[in-house]
Amino acid sequence: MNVPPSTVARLPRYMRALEDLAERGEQQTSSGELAELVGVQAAQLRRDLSYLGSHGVRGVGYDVQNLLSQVMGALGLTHDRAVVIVGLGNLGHALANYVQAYVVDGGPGFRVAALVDADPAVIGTEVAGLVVEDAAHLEDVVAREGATIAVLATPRDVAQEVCDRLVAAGVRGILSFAPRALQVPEGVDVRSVDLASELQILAFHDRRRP
Amino acid sequence: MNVPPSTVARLPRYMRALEDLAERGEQQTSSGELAELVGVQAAQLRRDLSYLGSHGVRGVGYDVQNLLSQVMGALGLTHDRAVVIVGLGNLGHALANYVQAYVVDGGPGFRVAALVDADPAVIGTEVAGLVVEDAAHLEDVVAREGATIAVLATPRDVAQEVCDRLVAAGVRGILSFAPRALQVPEGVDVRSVDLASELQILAFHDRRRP
DNA sequence: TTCTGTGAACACGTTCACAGCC
DNA sequence: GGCTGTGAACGTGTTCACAGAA
Repeated sequence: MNVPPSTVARLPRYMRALEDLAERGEQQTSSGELAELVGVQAAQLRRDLSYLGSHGVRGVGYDVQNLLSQVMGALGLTHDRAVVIVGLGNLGHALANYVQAYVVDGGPGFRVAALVDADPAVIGTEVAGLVVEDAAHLEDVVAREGATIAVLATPRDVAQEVCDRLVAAGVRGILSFAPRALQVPEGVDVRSVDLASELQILAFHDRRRP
Repeated sequence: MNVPPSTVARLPRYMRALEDLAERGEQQTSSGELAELVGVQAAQLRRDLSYLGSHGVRGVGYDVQNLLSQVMGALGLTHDRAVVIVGLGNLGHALANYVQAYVVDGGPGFRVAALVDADPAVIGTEVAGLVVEDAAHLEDVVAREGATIAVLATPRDVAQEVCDRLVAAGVRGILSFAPRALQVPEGVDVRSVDLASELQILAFHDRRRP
């Protein structure tokens, strides 16, 4: 069951749409309806789902709950993963609260296991219900919690170093907000969110304007 | 000069690497060096740059300052665009500060023109050096500032409505943090950052783990 | 019939490999 | 010789269009 990356990237959107349908009490749906909700072509949605196996009924459609289970299973949301958030400046602080409120409490799959920062003024303070720990003990924290996923919200100049330490400690997936290309070994997955880049891409499309 | 979307998405990274080189006093670079810094293949970088026109010298490489100008020009960073930030909850507040500190002050192209929220407790407060305005006047604010780009950090359930109003008021590019597919007319560009999705994608790659 | 699942066609993006120019 | 710019090959992703199951 090999799922192409571009399909994987769409699975969370399908999941969200299915959750919405389930909440509305819908029991059955179709590739057309679901595709419309998500904003993709129906054929693409069917192709994507086919990588997870065949779970629809021809002439009828898909069972919402069953398909939701399939998608969540494919994403590996069957048990909670420990997430460590490193860097609790302005952005990291907000991210910690956001992840706690909208990701952890919004469904299964994740648990904010620990918060880590290097600033003595921040260490020991409470954020999102957790006490911020010292970055000097980063490896211990990752090992203690068995964390495999990290959110990186440190300043740009220490991002690579922190990244290296996270990987060495056993982290396999990093969501980085530092505007910098991170080098990681084979098998480690980095997803990068760069606000300046996003705005610049928007500027490109708007560039004909005065 | 038609630039493919995937190339556009990489231009900000090239720009950042070129800025780093310029800061280090490097005057000349090569596709190999630049590609290594950015984390892409040298051939891809040369192909990408070729869409902007030929600005390198065969056998020598690229002039850092000149190439930087070309890339910035292509991205439309020749003048400042007004950005409106809508929604100043936890995340929006941090984004406003971040954009002000790391995007606006980090280079040309953008100006945080206004902050808008619907919560009476937030309206009138000062964030990132600006006073938060009433969302009831959203259209007036966009028109007054001539804003073409917006950052959307509202709750999920009002995101589409706010999006519609932004577009009607003249916004052409939206950076959304709301976990929802936004419907926009032709010619309007939406880029979506969804933290839950990003973590779920990381979970997928880590799904073989216990 | 209706709607899925999928082979086949197509479009897009990336990489190779080398001609062309310094 | 060295490095760019780019045709051509390749690989990936998307869409078409229809056979097949309920």
